Amino acid sequence: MNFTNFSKILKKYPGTNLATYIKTYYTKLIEHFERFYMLLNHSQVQSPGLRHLTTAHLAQTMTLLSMTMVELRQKIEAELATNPALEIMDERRCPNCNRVVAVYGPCPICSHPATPNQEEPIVYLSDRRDLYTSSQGNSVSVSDLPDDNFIPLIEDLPTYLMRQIAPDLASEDRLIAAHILTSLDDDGFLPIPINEIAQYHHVPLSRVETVLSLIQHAEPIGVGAHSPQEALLIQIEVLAESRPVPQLAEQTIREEMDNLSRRQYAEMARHLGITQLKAKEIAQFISDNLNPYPARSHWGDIHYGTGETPPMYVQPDAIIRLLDERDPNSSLVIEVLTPYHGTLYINSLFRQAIREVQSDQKEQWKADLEHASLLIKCLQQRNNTMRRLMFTIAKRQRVFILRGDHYLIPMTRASLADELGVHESTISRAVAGKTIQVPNGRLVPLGRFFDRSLHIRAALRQIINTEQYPLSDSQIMVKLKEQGYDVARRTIAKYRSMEDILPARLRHPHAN
DNA sequence: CTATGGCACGGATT
DNA sequence: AATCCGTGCCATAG
Repeated sequence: MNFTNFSKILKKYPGTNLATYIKTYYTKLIEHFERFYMLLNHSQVQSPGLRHLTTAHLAQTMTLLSMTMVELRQKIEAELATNPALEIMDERRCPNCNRVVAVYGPCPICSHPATPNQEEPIVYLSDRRDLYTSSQGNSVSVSDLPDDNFIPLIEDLPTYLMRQIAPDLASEDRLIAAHILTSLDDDGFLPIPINEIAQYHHVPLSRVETVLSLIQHAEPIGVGAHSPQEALLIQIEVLAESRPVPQLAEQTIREEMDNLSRRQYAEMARHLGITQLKAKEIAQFISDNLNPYPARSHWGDIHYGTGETPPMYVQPDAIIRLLDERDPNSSLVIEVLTPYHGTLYINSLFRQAIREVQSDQKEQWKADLEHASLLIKCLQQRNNTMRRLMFTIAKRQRVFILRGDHYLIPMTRASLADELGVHESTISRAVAGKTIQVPNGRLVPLGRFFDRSLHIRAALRQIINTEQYPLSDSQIMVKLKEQGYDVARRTIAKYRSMEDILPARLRHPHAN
């Protein structure tokens, strides 16, 4: 189907039945352009004709693609403020059938996305409305929502936590929660005893405990603990609900915290009555899956400014979860986040009014209208590219997403571009400066998926963490060869320094 | 003599 | 065209 051909035919055969037929068909197409466009986008086929529709279109899509969530939101806010043709509506549409649906996830009308299949991740756009949903799954009525259409993308820790726990919080407990949240230190720990808070508010200790427990189980899990140890215990309790954890892990944290943080594995092993190797494995598990300073890096320790500015938490661009958290074989669910609620539209009143407007202003109105529809199209294009990108990445790197660094399959932006049928620079832009959240709660920069050596470095870390005595680089080289990683000795030295691992000679002051 | 880090080169990637 | 990355060579430290 080609637009330019239609107009050629029209010119050549004016007045023929064929031409009138085409003309009506053509205008109909234009009327339904947005829907048509979506369908084209949705099918895996590329549509070069549309992509090159206008250079402005292409350029703007590229710009939107390389924007971070924060920039994108600023852009849309600015457009909404200045362009009367543009309107944001608090409703969501199924990306497949384009009908307004109540919830994201499978569409109740066309049941898109189709029945989950382990190999095919489910991808959908999300405006993160479920942040306002309580953990019991009770939706909060719309009146409880901030009337702003924009989601806070950067906020400080107390606000971030308050927003999460608000639905589960009895209103008379709000003050207590606020007291706790504002008392948190920079690492997210609660430096004051809870009976102090109970006394201050004249309430029984148990009520403060309930509120605190709510906070501790919110993201990042473990904030509001009194110590790194307590934070780890909370995390492991939560983790154990969804997947198996090593038997002694909890006991290790409870009893051997000192040795754990000082990496005194020999000591640790003796106390627990296990081999040193086993002790190292447990320590490895803990460092891979838990975080003693939950406020620092769970959400990415992106500090804005230096010095005294409090740490801020930035939302990832996409969140990946398992469809069924208990079943590691279930399919991945990817929410590609948008920085605003609802859908952008051309204001229908504006569209009607434009016919009646005075001629001298008409040009301006028309320009606004075109500008707005261009923005909407470009935004759809951007979201679509992001969706397809995340789909492909998640499909290829499923094991990495679930199990961590060891399992990264090296890939290049170029190969991905080839598979998606887009230009390499498109991928580069889409990847730059974006992060996603993987099921264990870590933030992963999208660029890491294109790290050529991450998996080898993970293997290197493991070798060194479980070594019986300090191994030299050459010895490590042999071990890596056994695992199928063929790298030069010099390269191992480089990886070591990348991972901040000291040279063998300086590693253990007194090896056993 | 061995282990490791600095420099630089060339090929791949963006 | 610019940048990144793995690797070889060589100097140096132990």
